[in-house]
Formats: sequence, structure tokens, C-alpha cells
Amino acid sequence: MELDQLDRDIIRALVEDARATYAEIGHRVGLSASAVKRRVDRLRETGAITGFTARVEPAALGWTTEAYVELFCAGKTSPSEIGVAVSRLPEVVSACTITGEADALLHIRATDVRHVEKVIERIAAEPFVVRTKSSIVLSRLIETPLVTSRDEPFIGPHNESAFII
Amino acid sequence: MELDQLDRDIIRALVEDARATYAEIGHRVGLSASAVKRRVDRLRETGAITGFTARVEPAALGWTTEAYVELFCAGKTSPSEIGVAVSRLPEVVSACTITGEADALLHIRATDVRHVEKVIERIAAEPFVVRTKSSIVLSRLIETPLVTSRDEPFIGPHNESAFII
DNA sequence: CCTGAAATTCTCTTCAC
DNA sequence: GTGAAGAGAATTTCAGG
Repeated sequence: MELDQLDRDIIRALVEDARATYAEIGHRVGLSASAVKRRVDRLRETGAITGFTARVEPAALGWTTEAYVELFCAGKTSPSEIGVAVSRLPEVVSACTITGEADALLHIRATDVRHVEKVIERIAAEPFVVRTKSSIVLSRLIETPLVTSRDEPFIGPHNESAFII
Repeated sequence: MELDQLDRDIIRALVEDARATYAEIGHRVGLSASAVKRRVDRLRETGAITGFTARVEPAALGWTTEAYVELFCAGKTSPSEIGVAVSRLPEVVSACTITGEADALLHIRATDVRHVEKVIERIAAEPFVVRTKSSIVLSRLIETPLVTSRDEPFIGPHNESAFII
């Protein structure tokens, strides 16, 4: 499906504040409230917008430690096998299969380093896991769910910024 | 600050649907709308809830490729130096310093593999970057911003689930 | 700390154009 | 796409538990 600049502007407004009113968004992007609503409804139907969520400070809920864990798996392990296994661990907030030496990369959130260790133990206990390699996060520098245009981004001559919302 | 189970339930409701009405949330958690509003206001003031955002399908905006890039930096590179540099690249959606061999781990979103390559080139051009090691994401298995209780999570005897919202 | 209600204001939603 | 109008929700305030 095709998104025009107005759709992108509306998405950007909703990413910044999902509780903004249609009138507020309309004022910002140059449309009437009803036109904004119609576009938002369409963006949700087509799946461009999948929902609205609260941004929560993990530390406020006790999740003060994060780590990345590389998984090295047995020869014929399928992505879905890994997916099923890591889905059982709520501490795994992100997981994907990747190119390179490791087969998968997990992002885990935990209450402390001891908790990280226990989660890694459980992952390592999966029969298809040959070994793991972990990195504890020292300091978070950037955390955005999406690509957004920040102040004066350096975009080169081949303007990839075409897609930046 | 202290969060009780009602606060966690409200946060969970808002994470699932940030546009739910106070009455809806109240019905779900067993409070009146005005009590919910009072608590949500407090959760925002104390910083537990930092805002409300739209969940967007990156592919709908053209971001179909993602990669993780490990950064190996010169001896005395500070985290903020890395932060400033990667903040200039809108494609970097997440960045942190980590323990282990690499100094930092970046998560980048791009339109295609060629675009990934260009972003890595720009990162590698930073004077403090000694070398990089990249992994392209093959398939995403899990993507949640936060730790949430999923169906029947296996939680061991030392119940870390105390903090799961 | 909660409820429930009333009054005001604002927002959503629909519809004609 | 706009604008208007009725339905519905948010907000604020209050008395009372």
C-alpha cells in the first residue's frame, strides 16, 4: 500500500503522542479532524499502524538490567524452534535470527545481573543451544522503536531519507 | 516510587491499548474512571509512563531490512562520544555500550541491504571507530518493547515474575 | 485512598455536501 | 476533501465512605 506525505506526517504525530486528538493532528498536518480520522482508520486497517501503546520506563517496573545474548545452535535448528523456545521466557523482549557466526540474537530485560544469569541458564538448557555469548548493557545511548528524523541528520547524496517519517 | 498491582494492571492495559478510555481501563482493573485517571496522571508525573505512541509496522514505511552492528572503538572513547556520533544517523534506532569484546551495539533499520552497507560505512568513518562487525537480521521472532507476561511463562522457583507487568 | 454523580468542555463519529 | 451536529468521553469538582 501507498503512503503519501500526509500519512507519514500523521504517523509521526501519533508516534510522538498516541493520545493526540484528531483535531490536534489535523492542525499539525493541515487537514480537518474528520479527514485525519479517515486516514488513521485506513492506516490501521492496512496494518501500517498496528496499535497504540504506552511508553513505559522499564526501570520503574523493576527492569533495571538488560543484556544481549547470542545463540549458537545445533546444525539443523529452525528459526521457529528458537522462536517457540524463547517465547516461553518473558524476559526475552526481542529475538531474531541473524547472519554471522551466531544463529540468533536475543535482547533480555531483567531485574539485576543475577536474574540475567538465570535467564541465560534457562536458554542454555534448551537442547538445540550449543553455546551462548552474552553482553550486559552498560549504558543506553539511543532507544527509539522506529526510524524518525532527528535534528539535522546527516543524509548523504543518495537521499535515503525518502522513507524517514 | 512504589507501584502496586493496580498500577501494574493499568500500565498493562495502556501498553495494550494506549487509546483505551478511563472507563474501559477501570472496568478491566476494577476501579472507577476517576480513580484510573488519578493513577494515570500520577504514573506520568513520576515518570513510570513516559508517553503514548503508535505502534507502526516498519515495513509499511519502507524499512524492510534491519541489522545489528558491533562497534570496536579506540582506547579512550567515551560512551557520550559514541552517542553523539550515532545520534546523527537516523537509521540507528537503538544503541548502547556493552561488556565483552565490542564496545557498543547498534540496531539499525534500513530500506535494503545496500542501505545497511552505506550506514555502516558512515559509522566506520567516525574517527574513534576501529572496526565494526555486522549481522543482518534474517527473521524477527519476538518484538516487544517491554517485559510482559505471556501465556504460561516458565518461571522458576525464584519467582522473578514479581516484576512482570 | 476509594466511589458515584453532576456539570462543563472537548472529542468522536457520522453524514450531507 | 470540508464542516456541522448529535452522541459519547474527558475533566473537574464535590459529598461521602
